[in-house]
Amino acid sequence: MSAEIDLRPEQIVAAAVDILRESGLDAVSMRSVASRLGVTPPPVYARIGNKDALLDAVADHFLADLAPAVDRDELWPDYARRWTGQLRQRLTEAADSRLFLQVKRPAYLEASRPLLKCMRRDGMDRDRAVRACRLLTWATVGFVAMDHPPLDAPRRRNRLAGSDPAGVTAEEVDELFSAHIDYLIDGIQRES
Amino acid sequence: MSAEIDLRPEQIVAAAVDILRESGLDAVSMRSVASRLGVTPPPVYARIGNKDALLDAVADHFLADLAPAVDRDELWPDYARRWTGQLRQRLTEAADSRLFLQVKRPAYLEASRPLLKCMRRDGMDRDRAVRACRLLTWATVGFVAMDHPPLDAPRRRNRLAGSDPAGVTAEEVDELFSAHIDYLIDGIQRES
DNA sequence: ACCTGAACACCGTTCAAGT
DNA sequence: ACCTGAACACCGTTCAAGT
Repeated sequence: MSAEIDLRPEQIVAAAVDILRESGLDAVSMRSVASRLGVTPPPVYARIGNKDALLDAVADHFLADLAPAVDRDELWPDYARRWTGQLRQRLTEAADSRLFLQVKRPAYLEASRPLLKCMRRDGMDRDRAVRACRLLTWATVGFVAMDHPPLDAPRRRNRLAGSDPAGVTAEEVDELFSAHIDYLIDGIQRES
Repeated sequence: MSAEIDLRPEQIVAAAVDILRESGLDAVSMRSVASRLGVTPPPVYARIGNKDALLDAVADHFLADLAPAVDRDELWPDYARRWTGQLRQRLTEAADSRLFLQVKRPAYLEASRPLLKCMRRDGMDRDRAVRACRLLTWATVGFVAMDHPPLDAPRRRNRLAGSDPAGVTAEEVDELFSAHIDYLIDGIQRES
């Protein structure tokens, strides 16, 4: 009689995501994930490899199917605003910058492909489009990293919901992000 | 006979910085720092508090005396380019984004005061200047965080010196940073 | 073949015991 | 008063042992 358990990699990632949502990234350990699945660590290692690989998979989970569809008569600047907004939302959901700074660059590259295609369609040459995507992606990830420092779960301070100790309100942050992206788009357009 | 040891907080921070430079942020532990100072952990706790406080102090170390002097007839856009360049250099020295994303915002606010003053001197109104500083600071920190992900020391991959696996060379990164900052400066100027 | 239990070498942090 | 040694509750990871 085999004691084998139906333990697919997606279930492991899902368990990690659940723990992340409930208790923060610091609560995600090989042991806590295994335990949530009713298993000891070795079976998890057999499926996922190690903790880095698990966190990569969790990050990929948040970036999956990120890009919205391009509207037929939508120019790239408008699409870029929607795309970066979407990326920002996904990263914000992950709620811990350590997770998505550690994600390998190829994942962002993959996610930015529709944006690149939209720029090419509007006549931007390949090098410029690649550079523009890089600029917008880095700016968005960097911005969210700054906006959601990794001091949430472990060192919970006086972070009252809605009021920020540093004196920056959520509206100001939204406005800052929009302005940031608009300035970049303006600059990219002006160079073409 | 007292076994008391001359152990000042600055020495503790210096030891942590040394370990960070030599072996990366993951090698900085309360135990490794204590051990380098020839001491057990409790005396370190007595001086510094805990690990978060130690890392805050290490981050402050890298941001200390950051702002270059403002030249007499230098307009704020030029100074902003120098200031963000300096900030980028300091953050790059720290070499691990986890360190400076975790630094409390007041440290950046302090560092940006000369930039704010320079903008005010050039006639920008207070709200605009505060917003512009925030934009430039966040963009710089975010950019460096993206450029130096925390996968250096622990998970050392095939990161050949000079050649980047993601296909972005150091020159391209420099150019990307300059362009990013220039676009922001242009945008800020255009709104005034 | 695949899981469990236990181990190894680490953490951050605290505390009784020594001097 | 202040340091040491040891402990507690965790890590990531591996491996012999069981079934």
